[in-house]
Amino acid sequence: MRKMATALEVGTASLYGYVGSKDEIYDLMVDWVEGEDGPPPPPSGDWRSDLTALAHRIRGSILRHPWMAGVAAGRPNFGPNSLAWVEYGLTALDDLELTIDEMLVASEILQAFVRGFAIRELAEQQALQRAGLDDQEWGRVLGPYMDSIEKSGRYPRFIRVVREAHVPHAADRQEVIFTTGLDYILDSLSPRASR
Amino acid sequence: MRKMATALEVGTASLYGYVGSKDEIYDLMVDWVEGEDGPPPPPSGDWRSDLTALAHRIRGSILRHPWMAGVAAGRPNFGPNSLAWVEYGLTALDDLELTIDEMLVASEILQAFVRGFAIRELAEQQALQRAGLDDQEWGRVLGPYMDSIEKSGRYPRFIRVVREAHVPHAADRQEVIFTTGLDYILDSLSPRASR
DNA sequence: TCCCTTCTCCGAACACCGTTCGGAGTACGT
DNA sequence: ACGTACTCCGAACGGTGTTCGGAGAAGGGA
Repeated sequence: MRKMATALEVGTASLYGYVGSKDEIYDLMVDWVEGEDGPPPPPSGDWRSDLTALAHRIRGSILRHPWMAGVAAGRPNFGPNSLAWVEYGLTALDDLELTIDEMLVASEILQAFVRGFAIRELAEQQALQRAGLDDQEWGRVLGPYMDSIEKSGRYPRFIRVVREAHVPHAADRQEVIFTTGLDYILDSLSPRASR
Repeated sequence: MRKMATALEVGTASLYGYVGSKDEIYDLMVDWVEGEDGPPPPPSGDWRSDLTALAHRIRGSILRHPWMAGVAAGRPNFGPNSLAWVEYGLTALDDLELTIDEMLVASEILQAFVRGFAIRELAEQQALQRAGLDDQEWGRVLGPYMDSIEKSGRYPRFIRVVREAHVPHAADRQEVIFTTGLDYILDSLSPRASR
């Protein structure tokens, strides 16, 4: 609040003439971010690509604005921009001929996955940043600890993942995992259309 | 930190002789919570029910310990209890004959969904609590605003969800949505076993 | 036994936070 | 020119995690 007041060249206490609390500002900020990419485009007619784009957009918003993770996860935001994007998602789901309840559930599930994924992604980035390390150094720091875990003999599958998996070392690993998970969920949505 | 020191009947500053920072304590707390339910049971042989139980367990941990949401989402925890449960999940996935990379991806996706879902669930609970309202009162408070949104004519699908969906009013709605989402993801995992 | 060193413990302070209160100063109506 | 009303915001409140240095106990040597 103090920084914001300084930036606006007013006293800190003056802010409270315009908003009730910091949380209220966050609510406004969230809706502002939702409007950042402009209004939703008209539906393309391909529900799957529309929902994919929507998911990537939400993920992008969280990654661009780290404070979103701790705030947007809160009580649903009913600002105009947020509503516009919810409407966009529901419109895409329309083509699947789900019941209204199924649409709601599908929308919640999609959001839960995207949010959960982006939060982890962000946290990983920040952990590296905090330690001031890049990926490789991080591996080197963890190495000896992993060796000791391996020697313990418990957790053999975990060690296999650490030693043998390619995904963790790929530059686009987050992209791969996100896209795969998204496809899992979308795959499960489509057969329900032809019931 | 002050409260913890008081509870332990030591001075606040003394805590820093045992831990480096509050975050370090959180790391220890997370692993403690992971051990709360005792060690993982032996795999049942039914990967699907094992993974379902695992997901419910993670969700339960977050709901029981609200601070988990803001902490456990952070850098992966490599404490013994956390590792034991990761190993449990990977063991269940073993039956699907996935590649090691596919197993890792599946595990990440499951975690992302569970985390994202539990965080939203928690935030909703806390928003109601903060306002000191129950579900019904909340609906009454929001009512007039919803009416104005309806009159605006935009967001027709959103309004349909608000007016016609049954799920939001069901007592077990969180359970329903969570289970459905989980099934979507698990459904997508199984066909990959018979490749 | 006495003194000096070493180490543990922690009170007090630091820099920060969101929020509240009441007084200073301006603007306006009479 | 005066009195009222209103805006603005400095200063303070109670809170946070963390640091520093001094008080006091413990241990060792003479």
